[in-house]
Amino acid sequence: MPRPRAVDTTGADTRERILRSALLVIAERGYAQTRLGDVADTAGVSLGLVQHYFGTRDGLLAAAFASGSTAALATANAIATGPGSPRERLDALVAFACSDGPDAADGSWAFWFEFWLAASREPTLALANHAYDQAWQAAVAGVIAEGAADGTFRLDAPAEAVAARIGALIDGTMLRRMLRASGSTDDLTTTIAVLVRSR
Amino acid sequence: MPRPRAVDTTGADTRERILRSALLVIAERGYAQTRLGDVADTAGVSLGLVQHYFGTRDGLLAAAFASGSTAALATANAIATGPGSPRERLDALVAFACSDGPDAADGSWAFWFEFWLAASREPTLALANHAYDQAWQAAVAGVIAEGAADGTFRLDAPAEAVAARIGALIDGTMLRRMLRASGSTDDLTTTIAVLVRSR
Amino acid sequence: MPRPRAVDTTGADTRERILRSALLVIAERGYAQTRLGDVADTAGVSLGLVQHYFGTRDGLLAAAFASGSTAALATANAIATGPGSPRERLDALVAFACSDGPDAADGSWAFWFEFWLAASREPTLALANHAYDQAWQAAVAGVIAEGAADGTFRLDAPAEAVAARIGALIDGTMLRRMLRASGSTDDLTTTIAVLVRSR
Amino acid sequence: MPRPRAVDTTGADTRERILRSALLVIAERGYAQTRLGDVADTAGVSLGLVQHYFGTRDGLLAAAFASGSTAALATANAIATGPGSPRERLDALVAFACSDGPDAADGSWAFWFEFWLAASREPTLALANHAYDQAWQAAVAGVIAEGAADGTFRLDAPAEAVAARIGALIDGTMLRRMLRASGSTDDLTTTIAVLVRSR
DNA sequence: CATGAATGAGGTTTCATTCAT
DNA sequence: CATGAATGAAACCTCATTCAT
Repeated sequence: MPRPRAVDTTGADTRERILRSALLVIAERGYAQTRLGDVADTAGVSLGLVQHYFGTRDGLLAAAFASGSTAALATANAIATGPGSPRERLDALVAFACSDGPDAADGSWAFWFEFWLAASREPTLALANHAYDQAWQAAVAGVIAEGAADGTFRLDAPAEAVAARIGALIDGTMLRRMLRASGSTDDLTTTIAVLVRSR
Repeated sequence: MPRPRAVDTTGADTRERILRSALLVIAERGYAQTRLGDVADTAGVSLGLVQHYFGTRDGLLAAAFASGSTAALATANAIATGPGSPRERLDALVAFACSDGPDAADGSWAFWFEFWLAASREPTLALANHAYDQAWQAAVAGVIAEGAADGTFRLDAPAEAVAARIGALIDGTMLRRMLRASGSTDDLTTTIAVLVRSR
Repeated sequence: MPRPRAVDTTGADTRERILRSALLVIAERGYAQTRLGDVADTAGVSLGLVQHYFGTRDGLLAAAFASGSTAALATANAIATGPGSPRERLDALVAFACSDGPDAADGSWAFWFEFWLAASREPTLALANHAYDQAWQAAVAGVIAEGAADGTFRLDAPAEAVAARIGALIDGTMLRRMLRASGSTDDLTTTIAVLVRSR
Repeated sequence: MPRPRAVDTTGADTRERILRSALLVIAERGYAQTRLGDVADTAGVSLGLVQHYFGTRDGLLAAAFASGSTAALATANAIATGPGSPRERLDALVAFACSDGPDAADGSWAFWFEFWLAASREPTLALANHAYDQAWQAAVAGVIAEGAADGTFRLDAPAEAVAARIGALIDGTMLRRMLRASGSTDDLTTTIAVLVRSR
């Protein structure tokens, strides 16, 4: 028995709401523990409707990853190719990375870790994740290369390698921060400064 | 009338086998996806026996973490307080950390990541994990402090902070390595050298 | 503003297409396994339209049976009351019965068996099926009676009983043929010759 | 919460009960409509136990067929190779075939028809059914051949072909009998007598 | 005439857990 | 110590059906 609706009749809006709910639930309960019912409840729709849009559980989760990563990459690329000095842009990228996501509530990093672990087992997710990772690394490497060219940064390795170091450092730092439910990211900035030997 | 058996099948032995099987299954299928039946099958015992020893699923998983972390810490402490120069011992610790575990088969890092994510939700696991983490950090920080004292390392931050940086870098590097199913750890050594020699 | 369409897409045409699709899907997947979605997909229309025409699933299936049986009976009666000697007409009826249906693709017998089994449980279908069966039997019995009257056939039982024997023989033969996905119907003709000439 | 049990602790007995229940439910509701819950209820066990023994729905249904066919074949072979003249044994075989199964309640033929239709779609069932069918035909053909050898029967075709004719006639007759919920099998005996031209 | 959004009931399956032997 | 029978809860998924546009 369908409830009265306000305006939306296209369904696109509802689809988005379900997707956002999925991101929240994954971050909160974990990828493997994410039940369709939880997502449906969070989105305020019936369980059947989730199936109507995404077919299967895997379909929903994959769509959730695509949705989250697309949004994150858009912001990252905007920062990387935006105005400001290389140092300012690198700082902004790191700050964004540590900000727990673009618009998401707290727990965005939990979402990413969940997905990475899931991707380590499901080839389909791994593929999608690989593309996302490549794009992110390229954005950072580009800024670093610019900084190296204008003398801001002094690198002891190719820009891609330094970007990979920074990426690993960020991931590891956020992982530990999530586990301790505390731990500042202040030292992260200092450490990255060391890695690019900026002055 | 129990007949004499060729191999020792006392309880302790069986218990250990179950525990080892649990580590394997967690690494392979993930913490949340680990079923008692899988562990029983891998260990070659009946499902009922697993519960006879560990009572509940959570009990088994907690015991598995305790077992794995105790073994890892023993090795880490042996290295940290063993012979060799601080640099040699730090290198050995890093090598051990990247070696995918003491006696475990490949996939040991998958096991740790699984546990960390689980610990981010279950307070009991978080507590156990915190103790493990502290001990590991202390071992690394001790070696670094020694190296700083004898002039081997030149730190720009307290030894504990540098140890945390190194820990984060290792975790992040291994996470990415696991996801790409490749990626060398060669650069990791170089990066750590930068971290302990910078000023 | 509806645009003019090339092919006739009036309701009657669409309805027929859905009905034909239903016959195909029933033959392929079985009566109980026939989903409205399959029929809609096969017919190339939306699921909602199928229900627009037939209301409920049972309605569609009943209409499918009516459609199939009407077509088959028309042909059977045309043969039975057509030109030719009784023997020729009997042969033609048998050949038609074994031809897997009037216009249907292969698998027409599968369709009938499905319906018979469904009819053995649903009284409504049973009623419709009974009428169909009576008509078919009457057509055959008529030809046999003619043949008995002119001396072509020598019966050891009433024409209706012999028609029933032949009907059972055909059904059983086709059932076995369907199961083996092979098996000729040559012997069927021989056997029927025995049945109408014995005394 | 397990209920108190009388004696049986092996489970073999329970397994049999589930199997018998499956035969009943298939005959009553149809193969495709057979729900595990119905079988469990009929057998008086929990739904989970059905899974415990047969794993999956298909597993249960296949086991049901195996159970039913094994029992039927045992009886058929006993009759075919037992005492009595060929004519008596052929009559007994036909009577047994029409008796709606060895020990089963009414509706045994419904069970077979259901299985045959299912077998026409699932290759695994088709294989099992083929073996069953072969064995049954061989038993009948053997008796017919004996009767032909001693002059009881006068065949116009090989014993195997005549056995196939009789089999088809029986199947078709029982199918029609099931559909009409009436219809005697008296005429069947007469017709078979015609087919073997016994005197 | 035709579509698609949305729901809910029902069924299979998985899996931890309990208990008797 | 060890096994296996038995249960029940929970989750995913299918699918018919209703309704608004």
